[in-house]
Amino acid sequence: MANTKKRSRPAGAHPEAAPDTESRILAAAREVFTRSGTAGARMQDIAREAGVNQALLHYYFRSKQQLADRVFRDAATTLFSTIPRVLPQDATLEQMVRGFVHTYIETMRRTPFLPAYIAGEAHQDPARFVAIIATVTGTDPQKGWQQVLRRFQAVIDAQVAAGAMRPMLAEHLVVNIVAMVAFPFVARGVLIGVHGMDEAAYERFLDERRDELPRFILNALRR
Amino acid sequence: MANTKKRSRPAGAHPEAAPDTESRILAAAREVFTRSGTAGARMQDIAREAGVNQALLHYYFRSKQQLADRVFRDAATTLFSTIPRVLPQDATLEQMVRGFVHTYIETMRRTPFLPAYIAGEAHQDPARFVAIIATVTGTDPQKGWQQVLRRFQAVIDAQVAAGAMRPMLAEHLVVNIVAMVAFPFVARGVLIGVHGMDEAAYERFLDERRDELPRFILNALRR
DNA sequence: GTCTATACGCAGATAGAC
DNA sequence: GTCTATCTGCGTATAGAC
Repeated sequence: MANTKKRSRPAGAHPEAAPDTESRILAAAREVFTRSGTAGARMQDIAREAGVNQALLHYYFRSKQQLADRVFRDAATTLFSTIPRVLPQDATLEQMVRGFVHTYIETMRRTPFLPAYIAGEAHQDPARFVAIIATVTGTDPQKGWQQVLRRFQAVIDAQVAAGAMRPMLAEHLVVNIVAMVAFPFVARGVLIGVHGMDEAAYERFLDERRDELPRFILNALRR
Repeated sequence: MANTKKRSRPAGAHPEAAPDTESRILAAAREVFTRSGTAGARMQDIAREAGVNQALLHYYFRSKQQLADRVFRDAATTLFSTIPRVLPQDATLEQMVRGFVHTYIETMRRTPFLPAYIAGEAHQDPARFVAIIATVTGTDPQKGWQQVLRRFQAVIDAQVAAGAMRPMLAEHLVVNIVAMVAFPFVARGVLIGVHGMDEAAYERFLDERRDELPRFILNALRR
């Protein structure tokens, strides 16, 4: 714990060069942990995926726990930092909804296991989740979340004042939007299984939702 | 595998009597598996929770895998059999939506870990999920799902013909509804952590949603 | 920095007494 | 049916050569 020794790096001379060992291990760990979860992941699988020996994992990250925490922290940062990014300062409610849905679906379909991984880890150890996201400086998820809520609430209130929509708490609107966008990813396994989908059908399903969801949401908000 | 020997039971004489050992083990297993997931669960924890020795778990269920499969199968059956139950044969779209939302939230808040557990297991091993739900006879989830879709589509089409709503695929409507209802449970850990909620606040949040969601959904469906 | 070999502990599973 | 004691294997972690 107290030991966080820094190793000398091979001088980041070539920013475009092939990823170094530590990066390859991290990428492999991301892959395996997001697929199997922390408890189900095996260090040997990560080593094989990275093309190195298992001992190297401990050389770079000391323990499975520390490696897992690192991956989890990175993943949480990625997932939550996406939200504020799609909300430009002077957007209308319609623009916010369309931007949110589109960006999120397109971002997540590139790493479709991420939402389920985060949800699973947060479920199995809520305290660890809270503790780890607390260490994320700069883009603190909790602060970012509050910021998103205030932004939405301001736009909602303006719309209500203009008689264009009914009053609504931003908490529920945002959770509704996130739920409809994220659910097909978080419950991907269930959906594919119950629906009898293959990969291609799942992708088409996502395409449909990317177009359908903004309609559905904006319609729900009309006065 | 081939060995599924039946043991003689202490004669189910007293249906109201204290649960027998097998039931207590099963209840404990449900508790531990839904909290920690199959990979994270420990047989010792289940034994302690059930107040018996670890060897008894193997006596009754032979292996962790078989016990886990049993718990998973029961949980999936519970979760999915709830859907058709809340959809009476001659209900209107409004009744279906209201009934669905209300029943689901009230059912799930009694076993709030169930949705996240199912989603997590299905995510980590989709093939196992498909295989296990395939063994569920009678209330086969896949058949039940198709049935729900047809029911919704029929009512939607009627509403569209009457000029009361715009055309929409039942797949997306049902996924939207399930998403908004289930998401606070599946992503419970994330939500509580990011939102900074305690248990009581989470319960109030659910209460609000139980009232808010039908409004939101029915509004979204208007022409 | 990277490898092979190995130590070590934990958790699942079995044997066998009662 | 239920227990205690024990075996076994797997997965993490370390030692130490190169």
